[in-house]
Amino acid sequence: MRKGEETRTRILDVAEAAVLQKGFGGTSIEELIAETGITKSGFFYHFRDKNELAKALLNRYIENDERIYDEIFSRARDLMDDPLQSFLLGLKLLSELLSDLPNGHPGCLVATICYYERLFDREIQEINRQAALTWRRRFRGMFEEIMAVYTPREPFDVDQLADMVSTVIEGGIVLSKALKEPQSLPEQILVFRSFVKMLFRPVQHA
Amino acid sequence: MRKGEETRTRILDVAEAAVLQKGFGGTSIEELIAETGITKSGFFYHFRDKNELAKALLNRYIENDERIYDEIFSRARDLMDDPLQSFLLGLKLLSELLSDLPNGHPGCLVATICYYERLFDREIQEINRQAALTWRRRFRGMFEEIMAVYTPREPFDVDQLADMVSTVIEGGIVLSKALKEPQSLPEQILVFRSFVKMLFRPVQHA
DNA sequence: TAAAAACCATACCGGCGGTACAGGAGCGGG
DNA sequence: CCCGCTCCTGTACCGCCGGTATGGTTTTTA
Repeated sequence: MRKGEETRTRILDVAEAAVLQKGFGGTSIEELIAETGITKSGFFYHFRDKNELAKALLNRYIENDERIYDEIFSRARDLMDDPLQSFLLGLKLLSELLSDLPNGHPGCLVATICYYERLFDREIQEINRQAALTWRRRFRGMFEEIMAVYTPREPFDVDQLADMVSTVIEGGIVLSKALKEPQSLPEQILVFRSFVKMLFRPVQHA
Repeated sequence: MRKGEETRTRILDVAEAAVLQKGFGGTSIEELIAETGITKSGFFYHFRDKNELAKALLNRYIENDERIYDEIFSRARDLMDDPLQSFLLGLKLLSELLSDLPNGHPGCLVATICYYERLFDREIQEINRQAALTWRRRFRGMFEEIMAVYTPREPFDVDQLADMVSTVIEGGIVLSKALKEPQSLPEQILVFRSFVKMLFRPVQHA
């Protein structure tokens, strides 16, 4: 019962890389089993069909994504007491982490699914939606903490501000992929960071 | 030779909608010819293969995209003399235009291609890259005009600032698709607009 | 009016997603 | 020791799809 999990993980590893490079439609099951060194029957033992592969892939991706955010922003929280400084540091750490990926960010599965909606069932689309909502909640929490201490220069809707983080990341991924400039994504995050800094930096004189 | 163009356009129309909903891999040629009311031979008369369909689709999409940007920002330029006010108005107009799409933005073909790179030849990827570079040039031009008049509160790299426009649009599209909230995209553009306003609003006293 | 453009009809190929079914290796528990 | 469960392998098959080939027909235009 351990061996099975291992094979399953191997399939998911291979599939994730392939899907991010070629999309779901462009990734053949035969190609996955060839690279995994498994047979077709073996594959279908683990996943009933491509839809279930996508579901497992997406769930795993989101889980890992959350873990990374947890780590980065809790580390930033430990280093900085002030919620604004902590958030700004978190963005910096995120930018650095993305900057260190040699080939750039491999792509976001949530975005991939967005451009394939009709191919998958509602369950997958709902998982995708929940992932985006979780991002929103996460960053809204941070902005609320900040706003308990700082007053923004202009009034902002907190949800929209929170969504801006996801927007910049998703957009940055697309842009660096299109431009073939891996540095664009971390740069865009830093630009956003400057905006946030500007928004809460006290004009207050003394 | 006019009839040919018409049929070609009809194929592209059908294909564009299908590709944005299901991706390239998920869109079958047989499905396109069924909806267009053409035969397979007829299709392959117009496009040698799927790669050429993609190329035509992408070129047409980019062309149309540029046209819309031209219209919006030249209109804004006519209404406002000041480059900052003109740019801010342009973003507002863009947001309103996107807000009026009943089903939300159908998706960006450039982004779709990004998540399929390995499926297409280098030519298509280069077209995609040039499109993103054109966006950069367009918005950099606007920011340069603004900076000739206004001094930003913080120093910014003009290219990165220009890229931020594309980032917000691409990211906003992904987010509204994931959330199934069409309003997110126009909202995010307005959030970015506020940031730009904040960046150049004169702290200058008289 | 004749060529060129814009198709239609048919047949075929190989790859791929998916199904069905038969069986086997390893392993843990009664 | 063998039963049953997990975790596969092997083989055969189906239908859809991308793509090729070939030959013919209509429509348009020079």
